[in-house]
Amino acid sequence: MALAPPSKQRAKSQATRQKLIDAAADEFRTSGYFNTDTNKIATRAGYAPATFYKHFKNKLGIFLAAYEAWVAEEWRALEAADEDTETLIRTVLAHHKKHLLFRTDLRGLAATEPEVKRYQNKLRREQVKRLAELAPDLAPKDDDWSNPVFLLLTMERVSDAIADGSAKASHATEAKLIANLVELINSLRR
Amino acid sequence: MALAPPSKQRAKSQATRQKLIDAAADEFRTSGYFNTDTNKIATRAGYAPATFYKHFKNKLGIFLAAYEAWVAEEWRALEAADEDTETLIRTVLAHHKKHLLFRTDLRGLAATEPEVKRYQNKLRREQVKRLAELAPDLAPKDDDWSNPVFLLLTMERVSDAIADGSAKASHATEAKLIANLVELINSLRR
Amino acid sequence: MALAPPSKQRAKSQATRQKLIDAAADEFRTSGYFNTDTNKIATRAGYAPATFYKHFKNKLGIFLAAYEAWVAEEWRALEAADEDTETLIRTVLAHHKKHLLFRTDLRGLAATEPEVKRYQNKLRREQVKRLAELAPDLAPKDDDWSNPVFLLLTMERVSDAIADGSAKASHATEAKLIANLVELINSLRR
Amino acid sequence: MALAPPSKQRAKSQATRQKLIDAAADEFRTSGYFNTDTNKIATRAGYAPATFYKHFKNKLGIFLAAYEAWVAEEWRALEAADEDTETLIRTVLAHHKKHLLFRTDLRGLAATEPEVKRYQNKLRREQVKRLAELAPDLAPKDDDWSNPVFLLLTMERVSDAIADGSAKASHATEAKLIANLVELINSLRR
DNA sequence: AATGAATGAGTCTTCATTCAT
DNA sequence: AATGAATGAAGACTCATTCAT
Repeated sequence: MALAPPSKQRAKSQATRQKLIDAAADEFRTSGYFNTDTNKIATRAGYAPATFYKHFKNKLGIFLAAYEAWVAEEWRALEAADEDTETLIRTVLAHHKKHLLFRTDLRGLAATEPEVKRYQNKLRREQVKRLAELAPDLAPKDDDWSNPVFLLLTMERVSDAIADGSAKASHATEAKLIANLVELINSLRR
Repeated sequence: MALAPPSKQRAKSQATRQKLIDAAADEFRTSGYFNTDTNKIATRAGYAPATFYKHFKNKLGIFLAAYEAWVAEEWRALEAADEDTETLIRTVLAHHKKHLLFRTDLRGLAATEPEVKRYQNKLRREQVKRLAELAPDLAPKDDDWSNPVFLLLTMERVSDAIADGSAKASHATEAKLIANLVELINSLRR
Repeated sequence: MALAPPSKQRAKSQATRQKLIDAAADEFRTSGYFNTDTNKIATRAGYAPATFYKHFKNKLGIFLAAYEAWVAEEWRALEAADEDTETLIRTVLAHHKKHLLFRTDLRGLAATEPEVKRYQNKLRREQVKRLAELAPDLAPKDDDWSNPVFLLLTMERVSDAIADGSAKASHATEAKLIANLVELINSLRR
Repeated sequence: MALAPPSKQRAKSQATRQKLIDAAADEFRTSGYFNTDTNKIATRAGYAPATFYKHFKNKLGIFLAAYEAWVAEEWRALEAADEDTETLIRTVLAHHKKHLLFRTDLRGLAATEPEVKRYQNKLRREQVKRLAELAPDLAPKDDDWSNPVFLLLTMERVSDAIADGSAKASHATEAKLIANLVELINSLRR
């Protein structure tokens, strides 16, 4: 009969898990999911390859965990910045800039891996709700969340385009794009 | 110095190249770039693995060619559908729906492969111009293309979200999202 | 931080490495570097292809390791045979005879791979020093090692020519060539 | 019944053959046999890959042809330089310097390809004879060519070592090595 | 005589993952 | 809990060579 592990071991295990996630997040963010290998993640975190598999089912597993942490971080940042519309937009933008490659992989994996997709949908729902809380006049009517969703998608896409330089390459300016976003928000608030 | 090859041979070579591109596009669209291997592309097109490399420098090379064909196809569709705003939006949507996975790979590769990025920027510039031609009141002032770019990005992102089901999963409706797009277009036309 | 591995595991790893080197040396010696592939080396040593790359960076890496072993073997043989000049020559000759193909590859690789060249130069310096120790009257004056180098080169070349049969094909006899070498040594000892 | 080809065609064919050899020799000399591919040779000479195989059985075939040309060139150079011993040595040295990589490949191929070996032996015999003609007091007695062979081997090896930089790397000087060669020649002339 | 198209058979190398300790 | 050793299963890319024209 296996006893519950003493809390000390459990704590240690949690710490290891966290170190692995941190290492993975960093690798994913800078090299991308497909250019990262699990052996490298483990080594970078200070462990042997096999240790990785004691804590995560597979590479996708740690990606999901990193994703979760990523969302939590974004929320924390947003809550700290709910003053006015533009600050909020800039906060999102900064976050996207930092995690551009990660977000790209996320979309890529969502297209292939149902598990990622499910998780992504779940998180997006929560995100939309939060957005609606931050700007209550965006709240849905009759459970039709189209407006906040539309806004969220646009913010995401514009942020990405600014972050990856393609906006500039198309002769669009950051200032004007943000102005457009603000205008959009205002128009959606009836 | 080799003479210009007889046109018959040249035609054959072109046909082979096209068959390879078609096979690759199909594979990319249904299995994704990273799950497709060059040997399979060649085989599927009816050739030996080595033949692939007579026509393309590497896997990325054929991706670029497929991308080019993809854009051409979209333009053809758009030109045939320039009647009214909504038809246009629906055309883009249909196109994105069909090539969802391809577009995802495109973004992923753009983040890692400078060559893809360059090509993407170039094509986007042309796309923005075309858009401005279709809706002349979107034309830029002072070479600031922010408005058409903003529109294009939003259309892209919303189309993708509808196509991949995440819009629906977030309780947004296709009809309302399209309505939002139409509204956005109208608001951008000053 | 990973602890130092238990010595048992370390020993096992060393054994694997050694088995790979032995297999490679044998393949190189009998089939030549360019006709040997890493998968075959691994299989021959009783391992899977991937195991090879846990122990060596690439094919060149194991060649260098085999080279090192080869030199060590020659030195051991020479030390056991430092009685008189002719025995020494015959020892070198026997060694070259056995490793003819290996030596040829070595020269070929030295011409193309800077890493091999560097290593070769380093080992040759040590070899020359050893030779000067064995025959102290060959010691250099004013750091000019031309005499022992000249001797070493000649010994090498003549040994190779005897070993590969080209001496005989040119109607030279082994006995006379060795006599010439002995004479050369005597003349270099002033 | 195939007629003998008109001499015009034959001349053209010869010219093509020569262009191929020149291109191959250049590639072999600068990139080495194993880094040269027949398609590149043909292209460099201004022909299509298949043309290569109209003129040579295979890659080895053109190597042999290039080897033949190489020997002829060396002989021409030596005949022009038969004045004194040192000039002769320096001529050999210069030739080896230029064709270092080629010579290395030659030895490598001789170890694997019997055809190369046979050819090499045949040419060396002639070379030894010529050497004996240039320095009649080196002439063999009783068909024992050991002396000129010994000299030739030593000259070759020392030349190579000077040419590839390994002599210098071993702290031997070119001047002293050449002096040693001259001395050796004098000692062999009884 | 020359060639463009095509290829069979490799060959190196990678990486997520497992297992005995 | 952690790990060192090992691997199965690919997958991108190369090259000497042939054949129909």
